[in-house]
Order: sequence, then structure tokens, then C-alpha cells
Amino acid sequence: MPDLNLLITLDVLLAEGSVERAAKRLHLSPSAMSRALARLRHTTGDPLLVRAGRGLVPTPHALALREQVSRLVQEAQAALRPAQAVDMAQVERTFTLRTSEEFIECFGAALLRRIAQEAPDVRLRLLSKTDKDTAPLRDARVDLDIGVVDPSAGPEVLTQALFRDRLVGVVRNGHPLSRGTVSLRRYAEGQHLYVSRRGQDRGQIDDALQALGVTRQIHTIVAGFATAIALARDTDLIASVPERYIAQRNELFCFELPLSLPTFSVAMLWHPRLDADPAHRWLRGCLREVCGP
DNA sequence: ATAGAATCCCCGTCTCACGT
DNA sequence: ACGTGAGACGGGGATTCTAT
Repeated sequence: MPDLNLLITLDVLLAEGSVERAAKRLHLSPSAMSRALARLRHTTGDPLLVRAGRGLVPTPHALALREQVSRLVQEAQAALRPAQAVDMAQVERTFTLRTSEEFIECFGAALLRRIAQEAPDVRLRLLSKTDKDTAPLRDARVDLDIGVVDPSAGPEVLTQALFRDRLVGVVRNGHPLSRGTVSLRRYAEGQHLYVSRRGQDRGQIDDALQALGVTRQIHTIVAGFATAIALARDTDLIASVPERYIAQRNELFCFELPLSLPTFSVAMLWHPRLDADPAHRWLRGCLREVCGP
């Protein structure tokens, strides 16, 4: 069994790129740190840091290890941190959340009320979610991401499902589709709105239709569900939006899509570094309450 | 000359086997 | 169960090596 303390040493050495600075940070003498580096070299079978002038430069193997080691150390620290209770009434903190506008429209007000009940000095910075990049979670620019779970998010982030949702069709009240059954033929014959944040021009509905040998005409592509709803309200265009989002609106006619689509899971994602953080844990609990059934 | 890494030597601590 | 000694290991200080 290798000495796992060496992980901490390696993390600091790779972060500092210097035996002397790493020694300072871990309150060791430079000689002790140099010896620790020698042990790391022996254990990993790689020089890790090699002399370049007066300093040290990392080997390719060290560069490849850097993120993994950093993550492991942070996770270990989180796991060993005592789970102390926190008085949220005393906590002054701003959490940065990244999520879609429709999530905020559905749950934002309830979330703020829930937070204010217990933590009057906790504030939220709400950023719009334009991609699934997990880098902002990793480098602490974002505390919590909320969105549809992407299996490719990788093991680097932790996720917890908030609720399941599905797409339903939406048209203005009085639209021809609001009378009678919405058959596959009637649905496909209409003019459609397609919501794409990343500029695609077709999506899973089109794929599902194609599998049934049908195509629909996408008349307009928009970047968000709010825009789609605004347009559907005042035109004959047909939108497809998440059911939870449309549930609170009665100015539109809502119908089951005449095709079977998989449901999707809306989840929160966070970095392991924050997993044991009591205030972050509390915030996650608030979200679960607000989004709960 | 200087700064920083590596090495040598010595010391303290811990583990383990062994004897009482 | 307890004490003891050998050996491993890791730390610090002094010194050496190397590049600037």
C-alpha cells in the first residue's frame, strides 16, 4: 500500500513547482520536502519535477497527474472534514448558481423565500446556463449547476436529481390543434418552434418523427423556452416545452405530444470540494425541498 | 555571489519481534 | 500484559552541487 500522504505532498509540489515553496506551505524543511519528492519519484517511477535552471519544471506525467491528484486531495479533505452543524441565520455568503431562465421562472421565487426563512444574509448570483462545461464548477466560479443531466459530465462532479420532466406541446388558446385530438399527422403538418441553446436546427423530436417516417417543418429556432412560449402565444406556431415549466401557465393550450419521447432528469451538479460544506449542503437541501413533489 | 535543489548525517518516533 | 532492542522511516541542519 503506497503512502497516501504522498498525494498531499505531490499536490502541493505540482501546485508550487518548487521544493522550497512546497516545504513552506506544508511547514517542512526544504530538505524534508526534497526527500519526499525523492520518495514520490521512487513510488511513481517518474522524475515528476526536473531541474530547469534554478527551478523545477513538471514532466508530462506530472502534468497529466496534476488535476487528478488535486481532485483526490480535495475529496479526501471533504470526506475527513467534521460534519459540523451550521447556523444559517449567521451565514453571510453569496452562492453562484448557473441555471436556465425557465428553472428560475418555475422555482426562483420559492427558492428565494425558502432561503430568506432561515438565512437572511445568504444571497444568490444567478447566471444563465449556456453550455454543459464543468470547468466553472471546478475552478469555483460556480457553486451549483442546475440542468438536464449530461452523462458525459464525468465523475469529476457530483449530481443529484431534482425532478423528472418531459416535453409537451403548446399552442395558443383557439389554435386549431386546441380542438379535437392531436394526431401525429395534424401535429406534423403544423409550423413549429424549435428551442436550441447551441444553434442546432433539429432535435430529438425530429429524430423521433423521422423514426416514424414523418417530418415536421421548423419555422423558427429560438434560444429559450420563454421565447418559444411568447411566440406561441401570439402566433400559430407549435412549441414543445418542459411540462413543469408550462404547468403554471393557463394562457396556453397544452397537449400530449403524439410520439413517445424519453423523460429527462433535471439535476444539480457540484464539485466534490463543496460536498461536505455545511452551507452548500443546506442550499442543496433547500433546492430539493423547493423542487420536490 | 547567489538561489534553490540534492545529499549526507544525525536524531526521534514508531512498529514489530522477542523475552520475561 | 509489559518491557526492550532492532530496524525502518521521516525530519532537520549542514553541506554540496548547479545554474544564473
